[in-house]
Amino acid sequence: MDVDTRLLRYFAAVAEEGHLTRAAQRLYVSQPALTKQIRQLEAQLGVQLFTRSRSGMALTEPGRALAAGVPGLLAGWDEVLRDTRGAAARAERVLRVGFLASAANELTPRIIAAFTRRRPGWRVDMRQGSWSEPTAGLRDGDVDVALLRLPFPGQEELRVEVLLTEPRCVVLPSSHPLAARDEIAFQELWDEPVVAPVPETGQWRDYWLGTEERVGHPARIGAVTENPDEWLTAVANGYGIALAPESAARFYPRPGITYRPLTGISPSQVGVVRPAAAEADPVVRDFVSSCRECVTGEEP
Amino acid sequence: MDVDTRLLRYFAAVAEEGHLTRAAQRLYVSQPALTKQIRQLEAQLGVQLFTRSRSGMALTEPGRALAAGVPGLLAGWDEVLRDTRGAAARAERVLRVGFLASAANELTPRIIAAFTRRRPGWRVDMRQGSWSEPTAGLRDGDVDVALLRLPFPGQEELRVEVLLTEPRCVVLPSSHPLAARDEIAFQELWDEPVVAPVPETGQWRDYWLGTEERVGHPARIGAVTENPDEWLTAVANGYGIALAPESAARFYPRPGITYRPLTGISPSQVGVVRPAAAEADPVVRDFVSSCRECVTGEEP
DNA sequence: CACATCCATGCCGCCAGGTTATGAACGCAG
DNA sequence: CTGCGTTCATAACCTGGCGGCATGGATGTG
Repeated sequence: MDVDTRLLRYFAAVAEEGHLTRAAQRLYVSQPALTKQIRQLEAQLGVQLFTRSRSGMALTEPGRALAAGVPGLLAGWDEVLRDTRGAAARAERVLRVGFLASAANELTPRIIAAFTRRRPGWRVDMRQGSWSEPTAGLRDGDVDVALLRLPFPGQEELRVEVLLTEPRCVVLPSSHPLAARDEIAFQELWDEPVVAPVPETGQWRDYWLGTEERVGHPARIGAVTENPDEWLTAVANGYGIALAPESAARFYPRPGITYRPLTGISPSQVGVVRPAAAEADPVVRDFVSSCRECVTGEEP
Repeated sequence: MDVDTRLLRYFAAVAEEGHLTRAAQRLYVSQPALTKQIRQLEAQLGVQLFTRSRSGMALTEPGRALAAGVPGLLAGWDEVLRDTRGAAARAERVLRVGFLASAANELTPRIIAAFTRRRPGWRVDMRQGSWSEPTAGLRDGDVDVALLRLPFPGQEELRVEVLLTEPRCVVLPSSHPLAARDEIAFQELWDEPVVAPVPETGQWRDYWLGTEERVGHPARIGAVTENPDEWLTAVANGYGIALAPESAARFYPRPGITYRPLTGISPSQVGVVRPAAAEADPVVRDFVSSCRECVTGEEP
C-alpha cells in the first residue's frame, strides 16, 4: 500500500496534538482537509486509528502502533534526502556554505576567491538560512560548512574556528532621541523594547538581547523577526531597538535606520563551522584553510 | 519535502531495470507516465538522478545515493504497515489464519469451533493466499498463523506441526482415456503435461509435480496457474493433468474434471504453521492447541 | 439558553496523474 | 542507404483527489 509522506506528517501531527483543529493550524491546512485526509488514511489501512470525541482525537491501539513507527520513517526519508542532495552537490563540485545574515562581512568574497584558487572547478553556493534555524542548515546536512556568529545553540557538537571579532553597535530608528548621540552606553538602552530573533535561537537570541550585560535587568521584546529584512523594518517602524555587529552599518544601511557605537557590551565573533564528520572531507578542509588564510595577515 | 511511496517504488524499479520502458511494464503503467514521474522526482529534489541515453537510464552518483536508501525506506514502511494491521487485528479480537487452497479440509470448521470455545469473543479470519505467496502471508506478517500443505519454501524458519496426512490422487479431464480407470500408477502419467503452480513456490511446486517420484524423468509443464480455480479450469480444458490431495475430490468437484486414486506417490500432509516469535502469543497458542485437539481422537 | 468548541459534510475549483498517440534520436540488418 | 525496432520525450485530453469555504450537528460551559 502506498502513502504520501505528507499524509504521514498529517497523521503524526494529529496524533501529537490530539485535536484535528489544532493540528490543522499547525500544518497550515483547513480542518476539513485534515478530517478528510485522516479518514482516508483509516480507510486505506482498513483500520480505525482514532476514537473521536468532543474533546479531540485519541489514538486507538493500532493508532499507537502507527504513531510509534511514523517518526522513524519520516526521519529516515529526510536522511536519504540529505544524502542524495549532498551527493549531488559533491558530484557537481559545489560546496554549500550556510550563513545567517552577513556571513563573514568583507572577508567573504576573499574567502571564496581563495577557495576557488585552491579548488579550481568548484563552485561555492552561499545559502542564507532563516533565524529559526540557528546553524543555517548545518545540523540537518543541508550545507557542508557555515559562517556563523557565536555563540549559537548546538555549538558544542560542531567544530568552530573563530575568524574575526568586531564590536557590537546599536540599531535605532533615526527618529529616536539617542540617534543624535555619537556614542551610547548599553545601560542607557535597558528599558528600550528590543526587536529580537525567534525564541528557537536560544543563546544566540540571548546574546543579541545582551542578556549577560543586563545583569538581571530583563529585556522587553518589542517584536520578533525571522530575517534581517523583517528585523530592520521592525526597528524602522519603531517597534524597538536592536544590537548588531558594527559591519551591519556597512551591509545594511537603510533610510530611517541609524547605527551608533555602543560601550559596555562585548564584541561579536564570526566563526567557520563544520560537523566533526566533515573533518575528513578534503573540500571542507580547503574551505576552512581558505578562511584561515584570509584572516592571517596577507591583506591586499 | 514530501513524496509518495509509489513514486519511490517507481524510482526503485527504474533504477533496477535500467530502462524506463521495462520498468513501466513491470509496474503496469505506461511509459510516458513513468517519464513524467521520474522527471518530476528529479525536479522536486533539484537533482539529476539518471543519465538518459538510447540504451536506457543509468544512475548518476546522487541517483545511486537515493537508490541505496529507498529500499530500506520501503521495507520500513511495509513493516510499520504490518505492525499497525496486526495491532488492529488483536484489538478487534481477530485471529488471521492464512491458507492456500483447502486449508485443513473437513477439520477446518472443527478447529474454528474449538478455538471459539477457548476464546469466546474472538473471531477467526480465514484468508486465502495466492500461490505466488507460498506461506499465505505468514512471512509478511499479513496473518498470524497458517494452515499449509507441506513441504513449502521457507518452512525451516517457521514452527510447523503436522495435523493430518492423506493420499494424493490425480486430477484428469473427464475425457482423458485414463479417467475410466479405477486406479492409476503415477509412472503412467510421467509423459502427461502437468498443470503447475507458479515457479516462486519452489519445493511446493516440485512436490506437486511429483519430482521426487519421477526419478529424473522431468515433468512437462502444460500450464501455470495462480489459484485452485485457474488450476481446475486448466485441467478441464485439457492443458494437462495435476496431482491433488484426495480431499480435493470432495472440495473441488467440477464438471469435466475426474479424480482418480494414485499409486506410487507419497501422501500429502497439512500442518499448522506460525513464526517462532508467535510462540509467545497466547491466542496463537490456543489456536494451535485447538488444532491438536481436533486431530487427536475425540471425533464426534 | 446562548455560546464555544469539537469534528463531519457538501460543494466547487484546480492540479496532478494516468492514458493514447506521436515525435525524435539512434543502432542494426538487408 | 533505408526501413525497422529500440530507446526516451512531448502533446492533448480526462478524471480523481485535494484543498478551501461555508455550514451542520453534537457536547460541554457560563
